Amino acid sequence: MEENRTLNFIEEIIESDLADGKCDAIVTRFPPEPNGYLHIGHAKAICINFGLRRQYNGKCNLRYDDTNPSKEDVEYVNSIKQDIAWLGFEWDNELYASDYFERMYECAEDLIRKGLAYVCDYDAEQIRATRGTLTSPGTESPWRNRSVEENLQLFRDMRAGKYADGEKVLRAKIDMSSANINMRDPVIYRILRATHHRTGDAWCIYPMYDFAHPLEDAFEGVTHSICTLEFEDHRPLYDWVKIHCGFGSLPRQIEFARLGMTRTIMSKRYLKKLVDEGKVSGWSDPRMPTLSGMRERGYPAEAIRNFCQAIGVSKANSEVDVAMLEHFVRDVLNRDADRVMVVKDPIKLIVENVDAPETYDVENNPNAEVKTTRKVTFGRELYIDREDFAVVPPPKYKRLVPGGTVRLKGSYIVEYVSHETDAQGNVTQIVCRYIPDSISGGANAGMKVKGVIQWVNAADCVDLTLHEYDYLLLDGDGDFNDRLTPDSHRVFDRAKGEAALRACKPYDRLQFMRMGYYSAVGNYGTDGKYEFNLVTGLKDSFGK
RNA sequence: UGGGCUAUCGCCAAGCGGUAAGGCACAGGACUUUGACUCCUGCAUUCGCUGGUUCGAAUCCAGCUAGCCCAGCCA
Repeated sequence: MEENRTLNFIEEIIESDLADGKCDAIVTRFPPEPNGYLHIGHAKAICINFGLRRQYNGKCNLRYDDTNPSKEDVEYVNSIKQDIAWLGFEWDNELYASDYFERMYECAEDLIRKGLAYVCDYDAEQIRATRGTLTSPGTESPWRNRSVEENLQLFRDMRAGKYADGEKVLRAKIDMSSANINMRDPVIYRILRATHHRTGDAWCIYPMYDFAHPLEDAFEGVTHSICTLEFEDHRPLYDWVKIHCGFGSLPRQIEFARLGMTRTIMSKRYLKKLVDEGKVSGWSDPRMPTLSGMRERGYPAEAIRNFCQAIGVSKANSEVDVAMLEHFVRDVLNRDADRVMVVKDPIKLIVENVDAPETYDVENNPNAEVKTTRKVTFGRELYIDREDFAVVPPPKYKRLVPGGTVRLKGSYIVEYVSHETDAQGNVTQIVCRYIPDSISGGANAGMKVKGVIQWVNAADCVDLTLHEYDYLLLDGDGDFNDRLTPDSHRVFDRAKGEAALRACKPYDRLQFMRMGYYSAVGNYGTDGKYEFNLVTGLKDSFGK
């Protein structure tokens, strides 16, 4: 697993901190706000943080950054937990920012006592108006120099609910003329009457991210707080809070470029809109780029982990080709998925010299570490796919033709005898003879044949329905393509499959040979309902 | 026009002064009881641009250029 590779820039920082004795062991954290489901972009952050934990024998906490009750919900915390576990990672502690509300409040009072924070009576408009612009400094609030005693009283009154939402805020007293807008006396507490999914109505003031996050990290002993690039400008504020609240050089914030992927919607806001407007069945719709959606589609967690490993970590904004993700999905499916023969558009093939059906074992997956087999019956009446027989073969055709021979995959070689057509000229039935002893290991097994085709035994095949879900994709103009609507799921023709499918359980993945990888959906019993979702676009890789 | 960050093959990405790893994609070929897989082979005389330092620069310096982020009582 861990081959020789150079360290990425985060690992370099960590190793240097370890070497300098800044910490004995590392502690990281994955801090999602529970306001939506995790998507493939989050997988990158998860793999980095939990990967580091494993690599350096450290710790990694799962911490919900639940400081804004108006957007959060327990549904999301549950899905987040489930998705991380599914991805194959375990956290050392499951924590909530809301667990620290009291401690954070104390830190805020402490800042007030140090003359580093003040209650400001400006409303949101006034704060914006006096913040200045990107190129001009802001102006100081008239409330900036209230006494410590007055600030303390006011802040306690804010907590006690004496003021209406938005009437007052607590601001850090830093520098209204800083070139970094985040340092222009940022708001660190606001009054917000909303029921919190964990603390209920215990609080009516909530800390802002910039104040809460460094404290959460510090309280937990996080050493390396890894986040995305857009927080680079916040690092001075992160450090300001950390230092003035009495913490040392760690936690240290490190930023990396978030994952962008071609033709894939990564905006939580947009995904939520699709869910809310009913464009998809939910956050776990198989077309969604969420982790639960991918799970539903049959993407193996291992493939997502391998993908995250392969894309690396850097600070350069980039957009990874979605083909790379699909490669890693195929990579594990090729290793793990059992092979099954499927006939999409059946034509009857009569093997005229068969006297009695013959049943034998065939191998499920040539790539499996542990070989398994299934029973297949070769009878007098079979089905083959219409595509696998051509009266007038195109160039380089490798299947059955009049006068030709072909190998029936895993079974005998057959030679063409005759075929019938209907009034329109469509082939309705083919007659052939099998070559005795041409099955694997037999005396005639070495015969040169045109090619190998799939088949199923007419007497014991089953029907199945195949859904081809398109991954939620954007077209070249950035608009959704029309394959987005729920009823655009393509249902293949009723197909003939093998009895082996009967053993299939939900989420089992199979490779329907020459079609692609499919994932079982629903529950299977004796009701004869067999449904599969296409896992990737691999179908196309099977050539003409 | 302020501040922060980034620029190496179509897409990711190594490289940290000694003469451009790897993966994806793509193109040939071999193999094949899946036209899959696998396996070979090819794919940046060049590192955003221009100068400079050096015996030697993608790597150091200077100046440009381009892109991304920041003016929520969101995270």
